[in-house]
Amino acid sequence: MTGDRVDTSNPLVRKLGSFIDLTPDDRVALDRLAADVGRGRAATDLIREGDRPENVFLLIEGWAYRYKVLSDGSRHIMAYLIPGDLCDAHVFILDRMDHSIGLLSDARFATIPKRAIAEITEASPAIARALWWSTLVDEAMLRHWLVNIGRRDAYDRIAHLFCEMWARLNAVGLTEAGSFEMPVTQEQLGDTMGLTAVHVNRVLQRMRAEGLITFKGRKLAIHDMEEMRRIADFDPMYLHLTRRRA
Amino acid sequence: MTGDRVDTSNPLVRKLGSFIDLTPDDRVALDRLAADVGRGRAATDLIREGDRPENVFLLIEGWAYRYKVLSDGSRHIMAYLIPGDLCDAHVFILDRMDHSIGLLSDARFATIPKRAIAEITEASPAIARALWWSTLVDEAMLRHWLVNIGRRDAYDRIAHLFCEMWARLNAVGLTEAGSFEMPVTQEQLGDTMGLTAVHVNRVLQRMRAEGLITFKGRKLAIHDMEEMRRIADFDPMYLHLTRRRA
DNA sequence: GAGAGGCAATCACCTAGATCAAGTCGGTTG
DNA sequence: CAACCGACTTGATCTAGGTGATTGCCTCTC
Repeated sequence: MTGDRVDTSNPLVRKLGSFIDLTPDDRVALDRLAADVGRGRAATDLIREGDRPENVFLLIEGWAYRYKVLSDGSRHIMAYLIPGDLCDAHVFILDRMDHSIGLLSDARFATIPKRAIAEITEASPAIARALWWSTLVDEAMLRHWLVNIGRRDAYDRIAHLFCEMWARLNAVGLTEAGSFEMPVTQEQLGDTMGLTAVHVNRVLQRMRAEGLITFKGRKLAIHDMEEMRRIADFDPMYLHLTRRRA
Repeated sequence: MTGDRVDTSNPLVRKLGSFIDLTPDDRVALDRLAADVGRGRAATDLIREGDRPENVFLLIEGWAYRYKVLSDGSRHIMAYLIPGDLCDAHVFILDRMDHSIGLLSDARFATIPKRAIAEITEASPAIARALWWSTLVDEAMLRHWLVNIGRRDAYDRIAHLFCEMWARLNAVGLTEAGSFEMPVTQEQLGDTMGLTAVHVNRVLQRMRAEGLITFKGRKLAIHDMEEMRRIADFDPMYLHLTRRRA
């Protein structure tokens, strides 16, 4: 209900197209790949730890998150997935999922059979490469999250997440003037950053008091992006959001 | 000087062969790929942040580590690389390195030009897929590191690293009865786990006192692997060290 | 419109791990 | 052999962030 997309219809085409030049054939193939669209409701799981999934999910609308529940019951969130993201390429190497993917909002997603990926990959080296590169970007993101949790204090850590989410959402047209929907509770934020909800709350209060942000009703507004970037020591290069060679 | 390798000569063949069946042609191509072998000395950098590398390095002997220095001068280690590991596949997507790779010991490595990878990938979908999968394994490892730092206390965290390193080294034949060379200082261990060297020392003391380990002169012995695994909540599945289908 | 449940906001108190400051030990170097 | 250096130890003290508990929304739902 957000109006027709002006760009290339299929978010997978947009994403892979940011790595390589896609031939018309490639585009057609990718369109076919992402044809089977399903829906899911907020607070449900798309895939659960232990599953042996036969499909890869491509998020088209809404937010999802990748998380793991440890044996002591604590939970850690390892990634946020937004429109255009492939949910679980590792289906190929893992027999069983070693983590779960849940929905943070109502969502629409394409269901892509494992086999279809294997086939398209066989047929088009360009697409194979683009998929590989997309995994490399995910890896770079994880490296940055690791450093973020390992070395920054709570305040800077949260600032970094905010910068990253802004940059990623901005790249897919889901921001407006420094603000965006962020359907994440303070508890989930804590589970993402290795903090408690209580402490996340303290940090957010401080950011508010300093006029840095407004965060209300799932909507985050960053009032001083420059300052936020400085705090987080944020350089979006690793996200590879722009085409290297036009 | 460790005697002749009985197995498939080339560690890249062994590694990729753990994902897919390689044809004789593939093997030949991979052998050619890894032909140009260089040496580096401990405590030097193989690649430095900001470089625009034209090559991918394949570690053949020795340990390396992937690290990033933050703007405040603190350092974080994001991965340890051991024989058979590809050092920086992300060369393809990043213009400039966003982190460095240093050597922890004297090392031997093959230098593989970026172009050669592009070509082999074009020619063999199987190799392309294996390279992709190998990246997926690296990603899984990073996810586990993230959870490790995010949710476990210092003791369990270090236990987890020890379990992982044992499993990885064991897979390439570099362990003997629960012990292995681990050329890492306590300070580096701290920079890996988001801890200070002082606290790492205290944890190691405790592990020693409990008879769990011996760690002296760069050599780590784990005396009770069962217990260590339990503490770390360690399941090696994510490392994908064994062939799924023979 | 009365519960009920989820989320945010605070408060009082506590602890894992940081920080700072001395050492010690072992190997290397002139 | 002296003196030096890097890595390891240990102790005393401090603090960022955790714990636990309470209150007060707001928004569903029946």
